Amino acid sequence: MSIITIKQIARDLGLSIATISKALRDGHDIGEETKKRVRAYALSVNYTPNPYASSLRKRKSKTIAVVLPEVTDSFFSKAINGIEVVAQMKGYHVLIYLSHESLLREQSILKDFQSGRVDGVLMSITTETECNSHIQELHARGIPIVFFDRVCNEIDTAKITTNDFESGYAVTSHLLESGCNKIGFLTISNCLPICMKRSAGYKKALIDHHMESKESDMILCSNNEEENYTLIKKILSQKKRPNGIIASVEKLSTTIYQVCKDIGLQIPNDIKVVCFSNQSTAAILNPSLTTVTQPAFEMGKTAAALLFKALEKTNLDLTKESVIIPSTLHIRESSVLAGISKTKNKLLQKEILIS
Amino acid sequence: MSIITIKQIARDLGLSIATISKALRDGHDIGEETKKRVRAYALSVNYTPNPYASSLRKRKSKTIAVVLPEVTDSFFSKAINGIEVVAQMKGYHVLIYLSHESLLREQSILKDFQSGRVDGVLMSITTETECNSHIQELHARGIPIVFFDRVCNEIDTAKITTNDFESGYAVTSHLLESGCNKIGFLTISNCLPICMKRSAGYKKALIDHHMESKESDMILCSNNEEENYTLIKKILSQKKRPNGIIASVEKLSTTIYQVCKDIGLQIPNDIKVVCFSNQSTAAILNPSLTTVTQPAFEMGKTAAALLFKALEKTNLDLTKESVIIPSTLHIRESSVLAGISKTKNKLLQKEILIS
DNA sequence: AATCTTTCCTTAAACGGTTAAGTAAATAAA
DNA sequence: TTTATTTACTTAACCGTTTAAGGAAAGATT
Repeated sequence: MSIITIKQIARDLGLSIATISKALRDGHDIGEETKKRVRAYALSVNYTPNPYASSLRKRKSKTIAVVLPEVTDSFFSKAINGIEVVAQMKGYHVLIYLSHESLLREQSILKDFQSGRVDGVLMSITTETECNSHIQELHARGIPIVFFDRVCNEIDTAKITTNDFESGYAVTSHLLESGCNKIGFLTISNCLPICMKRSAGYKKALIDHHMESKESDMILCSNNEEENYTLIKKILSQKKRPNGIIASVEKLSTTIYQVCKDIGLQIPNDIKVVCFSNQSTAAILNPSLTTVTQPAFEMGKTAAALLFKALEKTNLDLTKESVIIPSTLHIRESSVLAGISKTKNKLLQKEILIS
Repeated sequence: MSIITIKQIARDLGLSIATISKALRDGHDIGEETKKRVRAYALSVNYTPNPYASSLRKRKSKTIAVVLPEVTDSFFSKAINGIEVVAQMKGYHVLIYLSHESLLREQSILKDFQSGRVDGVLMSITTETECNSHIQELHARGIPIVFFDRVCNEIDTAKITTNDFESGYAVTSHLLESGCNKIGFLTISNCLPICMKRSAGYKKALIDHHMESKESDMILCSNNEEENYTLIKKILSQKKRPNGIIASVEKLSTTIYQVCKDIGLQIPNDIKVVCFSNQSTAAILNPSLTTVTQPAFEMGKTAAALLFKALEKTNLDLTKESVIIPSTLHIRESSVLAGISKTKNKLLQKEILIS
């Protein structure tokens, strides 16, 4: 069976191509009888319109792009889920692109979008994205862009984030109140707004608690797991090592636990650990890990919903549509005052919506 | 600046549309001088060909679809990574669709592909996919399909799997050798080949070790976390509860640990636990979790590479191209003989390639 | 009876590329 | 010199839709 087109249906039913097209799209100037006949026939021959012909003509692709640094951690997995749910509901298609934390790839990915391949873009930038002319250029072409999580401040459009500053503040305060007096802050970038906000919250909390905020306590990690292991091991092996540590990205938690195991540091007695993470296993780690959980699914959903809103009404000003969805602090054993971790275990499963 | 097309370039350079098209694609019957001029100009005006016009004419979309049940666990995240890496290298685009374990959605997703939206499909079927006419129909249209992980046996095409039978066998043997004599096997489907193979390996191992394989030890879990919690709790609270448990899907590990914690079962002393999982946190769980790790990234990569091979040479017979990539058994504390777990900890980090 | 509407359908021109077929000029072969 | 070949381009059809514009027939209005 060859591919069935509108032209074929027209021939078969003795009607014109235009009539078929309009009948299928419920055009106003087609008789009810004809509509029924056409639709019934189209169904019977299993007609599926060619999306590319339609996209070409309408200059709309019904497709969005999602550009992510990676999809290894659970944040982006969940975000994709949220995006996909909304897209499927709206009848949109989702192209996925990974920049693998490389600015070069991000640039070439966005360059391709100039072609009109997608109607809109959802993105989270790489750690390398300091120069943003490629994004600016796409934006200038009028393609709606919604950032989520890792936003680019220089582009004037909607940004879906969580309350990173407050989260950094909350988690630091929590560690201070749990008795830490030297807290290391692990980050992966000095430029990403998300990292800057979290560390700003951290610094503010230190100041508010009359503590000194030392630059040497800010530790810049890389994308290389072994390097990170070595670095963290070095930090935690110092005489004046931190007794509290904040990992601002998920993947570092495994490394920290591994280092502590290997050099014999007891969590939380010797060192307290908290992590920005969406891992479902946090609760069953040894010891269970205190986390700041981002609303990943919600953020993806919100970002997608907003993008579609922008695609549907062209006059929407995305600039004014940014959303901040609060994170949750899950206090568990890894950050708890010495002594009570085992006994008061149950009580410690505190869940606090950060505000 | 309006959108720049081949037509515009032709006008600007005083050449015909055909010349521009052929010059840009390095056609053989265009003069070197002209090619240079055209390419230089195209670059200078930042020309990007309209992919939909090209797709329409060439009847090729340079796009593949990835259809997954979900993207919550690390298996599919890593698989996507593998797929995307190959696709990006080959200049293909990746549409992602989630069936959310619903046959209905899977059907409607595949139905859309009849339109020629994608050149090929990579898929992992839902737990509900027993009827497969929708896949058959797509396959009959000549769209290459490569299954990975959750394959559909009835469709005669390439399947990228891991050695599920051997993995089930290996992990069961391991538990038996660690002293278990009643092993529960948690599964999510009685139909999915992947589940059947793993459980077949489990049963074979029991028989080879002269043990009885009881149907009551096969536990069918659902997609609902709370239901699973209740079910597993019930099983583990019985008087004649298992002293070994195999979770054939990743997400169940958290539930099992939670149940054990809640009803006071000590892993591995009271019960030994192993899980088919790619979680990076397995090593730092409490206790560290013995896992069968699937080569997720590799599987994604291989599946994608194979699909592109099929797309490039039309005469390739996908039927003969299935690949089995072995899993790895990581033996950790959760499945270890009583007593030695803490002391011989280091030695226990055994990693065995299953063959 | 003549004109105006309305209804329902058709014609044909897009959309932006690709490509088979044709052609004019320059070069080579007879 | 005539004919064949090569080179470098153009013309025009085509991919499958959408849609503005037009038109014939029937019914309504004057």
